[in-house]
Order: sequence, then C-alpha cells, then structure tokens
Amino acid sequence: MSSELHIHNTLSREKEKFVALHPPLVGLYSCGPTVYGDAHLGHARQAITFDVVYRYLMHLGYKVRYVRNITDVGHLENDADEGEDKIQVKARLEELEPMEVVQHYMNRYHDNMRSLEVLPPSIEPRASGHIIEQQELIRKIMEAGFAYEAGGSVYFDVEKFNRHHPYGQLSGRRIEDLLSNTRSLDGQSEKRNPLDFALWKKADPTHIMRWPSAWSEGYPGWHLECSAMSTKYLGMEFDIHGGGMDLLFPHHECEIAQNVAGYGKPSVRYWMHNNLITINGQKMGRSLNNFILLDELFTGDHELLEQAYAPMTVRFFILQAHYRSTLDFSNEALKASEKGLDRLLTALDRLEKLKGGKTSTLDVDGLATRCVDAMNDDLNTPVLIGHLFDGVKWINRLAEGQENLTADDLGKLKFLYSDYVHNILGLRPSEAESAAGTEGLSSGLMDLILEIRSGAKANKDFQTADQIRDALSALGIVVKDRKDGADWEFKEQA
RNA sequence: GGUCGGUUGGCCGAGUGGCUAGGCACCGGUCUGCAAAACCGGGUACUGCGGUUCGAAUCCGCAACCGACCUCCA
Repeated sequence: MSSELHIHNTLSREKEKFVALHPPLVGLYSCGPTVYGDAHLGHARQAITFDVVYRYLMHLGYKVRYVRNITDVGHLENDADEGEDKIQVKARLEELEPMEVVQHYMNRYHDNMRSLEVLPPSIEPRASGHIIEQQELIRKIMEAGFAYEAGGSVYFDVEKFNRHHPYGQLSGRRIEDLLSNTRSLDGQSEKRNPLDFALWKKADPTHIMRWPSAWSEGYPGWHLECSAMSTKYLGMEFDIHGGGMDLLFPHHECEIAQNVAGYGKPSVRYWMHNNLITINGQKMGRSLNNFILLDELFTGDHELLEQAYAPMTVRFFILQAHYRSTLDFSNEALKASEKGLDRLLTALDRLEKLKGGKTSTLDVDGLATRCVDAMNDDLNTPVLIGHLFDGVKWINRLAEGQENLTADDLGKLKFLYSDYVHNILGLRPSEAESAAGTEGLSSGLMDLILEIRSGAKANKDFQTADQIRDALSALGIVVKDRKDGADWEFKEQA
C-alpha cells in the first residue's frame, strides 16, 4: 500500500482511504468507560487502540480533536425495561453517593491510563453534564416522529424508523431477523416493540440520579449520550468513531439511528472497532467474570498471573497484535512481550550513543518507507514493530562496527525510532529507568563503580569483579561487559 | 436458530497467488576470564477434503472445530 492512510471502515467492511472532512482538522470520538468498576485488560486495548489512532493522526499533521466520554449515568444493568443503572447499583451497595462512585472509578481509570501512556483526550465529557443536550435531541427525534412517550419514559420507535431509513447497516442486521429473534415480552413492557430502546427513563421513587424533563423526572438512555456529546463537540458530521466490537450492536447502531432521526443524517464517516481480548479462547468481559484488572496485572495479584507485568509490557503486548484481531491472554505471551520490549528499548538507548561515519551500508529511507506503509495500512502496528525489530538488528550491528551510517543517515534513524517508538506507539522506558536516567548522581556512581571493577579485571582479580557484579545484580542492576568497557542497565522490574 | 469472523510452527502473532514477517522459547557457533548482551547459523507452519491455476497457506466450494454479536460487556 502506498503512503496514504487507509482504515478499515466497519460500515463498508473494507479498507478505505482516509479523507478528512475538514482538513487539517479531524474529529475523533471513542466510547469511554462506564465508571462503576475498575478497568480491565479489555479497556486497555480499546484505549490504547484509539490512543494510537489519535497519535498517528497527529503525526500525519492533522489537528485532532479527540473526544472520549465518561458514562456516569444511564447505563443499565439489564434489558432497558427492567435494568437498574449500573452506577446506582454500585452506590447502593457501597452506601455512597452515585457521584462518589463515579469520581472514585474515574480517578482510578485516569491513573491506569497514565500508567499505560494513553494520552488524555482533548475533551472528556460526562453524560451527567449533558442532560440538556440529550433532552434536546430527544425532542428533535420526537418532532421527527421517531420516538414516543409511554408512562413518562420515551422510546425510540425502531420499526417506524426502519420504514424511512435502514436500521442495522453498521452491524449487518436486518430488522426482520432481529424481530424473529427477540424473546417475547410478557406484556408488561411499555415499549411498542421489543427492539425499541429507551431515550428517557422515568425514575422510580428509589432512583437517586434524576433530572426534571418534559416527560418525567428521570434519566437519559445509554445510547443517547454519545449522539448528543459527539454532536456538541465534533459537529453533526465528523470523521472517526471508535469503540470495542461489543459496542457495535446495539450501542453504535442505536447511535446512528438517533442521529439520523434527530438531525436527518448519519454523523460518522469512518467507524472503527477494536477486537476483544480473549482468555482461554473466550472473550474477557465483565459479564463472564473472567477479566483481569489492570491493577492486578501491574501488581501480579491475580490467581492466573505468574508475575507482575509493567504497564509498558501490557501496552506492547496489545500493540503486537492488530487491533481488529482477537488477542489471547497468557503469561507466556506477556513474558515474550516483556523481553521483546526490553530488546527494543535497549537498542534505542544504544542508538542514541552511536556516532556517524563516512559511508552508509544500510537503507534508512527504505526502512522509513516500510514503517509508514505499515501504519498507513489500517494502523498495522504488529508489522510496524516487525520492521522496528529489523532496525534493532541494524542498531546492534552498528554498535559493533559491522555496519556503518553517515551522520546524516544516523540522524534520520534516530529521528525515526524516537518518532515511532515514543510518539506513535507511546512506548517509554519504565519509570525506574527514566527516573535514574543515564545522567546525574546514579550515573556518576555507576561510572565510578564500573571503573573500579574494570581495574580489578585488568589485574585479573575476577573475584572482586564478580563480587561487584553480583552485588549490583542484587540491587537490580545488570552489568554488561563490552569490548570497550562495561555498560549497565536496570533489570526489568517484576 | 440468525448474522459475522476465525483456524498459521513449542507459544504469541503478521501476511499473502510464486519472494525469510517479527517477537519469545529451543539448538549450534562467534565474542568473553566467566556470565549477560550482541552477532552469525539452524529446525519445526499455514484445520481437513475437493476445485481454479504453470504455481495456493493465500482465490472458490464443502466439512470439522472455535469464537463474537443477537440482553449488559472495551
């Protein structure tokens, strides 16, 4: 593929050339978490996938407005008719204000995201802060005749909508199939049709989160917030909407219907969906209760974990698979990522110390082209990483004098690596390493210690030399003897 | 049941009509006081059966198995 960005559009099920609506601006929206619990590996995949989309678009020179919402109201436990709000349930169980629950898990989500080097979005709107906008959209949908009130609640009339606009295009469903598959309600429902979904729910007396409206004191339906908030911040039409594949139906399908019903046209040009993390071949999810929390990964505190994994290991693990493929969790795979990442980052350190020569024996421009092509081909990070490892071999050979690069080419290579590894993939050395760095006190001390050790080695006093190396190893520092002196680095933590 | 997707070597995971993906693990070698790292070399692969083709892991058909969505789920 050439040097233009193509992304797989769920709407067409094909890779399409990306054309921004209003270059250099790009509007990007992705569905954030419902904050009633801690984030697990699946949340990390979603966040990292669209973090890379965000980073890469910026790399290409676009001015991106990235909106990632926080669902803090309206997400029900069950079927829209009988379920209770997830946050309300949690609040009741823990005897907290719903907003205390929201704040608590939102803070923890942000901590997790920071650890994973996920950039904060441009705007992080919360559903509870946009009740007016959501009510306004309901009004528009009702005016257009695609919603009805029943008992103080308002429902979207899917069947009527489908008579004027196709419903189910995104998820590839036909309304007839859906109808024949829905279980029959026992007549208690206010909905005219089982496919209808709630835009506004009347609050029962025990419900804490409630707002006045023309229909009842109540709260908005889950699907509504994304339509209302994306329109508010990105306009009636914007470039990319992302989310996990499990949100495709009904969430995103309903979102499209709401926008078409309320504003007369669909809002999103490119729909992108990341695939799920599996564990023992099965989807990792809250409903299956087989998830591993990010905090558990970072501490190793989970029965399925053989060790703790650094956030960067988790990030690298996720980036080593294409976002549209399932990715199977296993200790073996995580450990392989840990080592691979270490190899990549160590090479990056070595690269910084290299000096240019008179000739070049390697094709840096060719490597750069392969890297761009990989990313332009639907954000193919695993292929990109494969190319970067080709370069790792180069770097190591350069360091050992088996290859040469001119200062000019070396500069290009350094720029390439820092650009892709740091800026686009968002991979950074662990905090212990960057905190100590290669400068400052610890660096000076290490120079001193290694100098003493090298003196001992010169005198064939290997006992002393090994004693120093073992002692440093116990402190988590690895000494590597090279031809021209010794090098050192921190051991991978955990 | 409906719709969609997958099945690649010891593990993870790309790719694609003919050219080594890559990482990890493993084996041999070089270097080294030893070790680590690095470098060089090596083996094991495309679920099965048919078809199209000069040539298929890659396209088509059938079968088996696995999974996702159809209710909440990133």
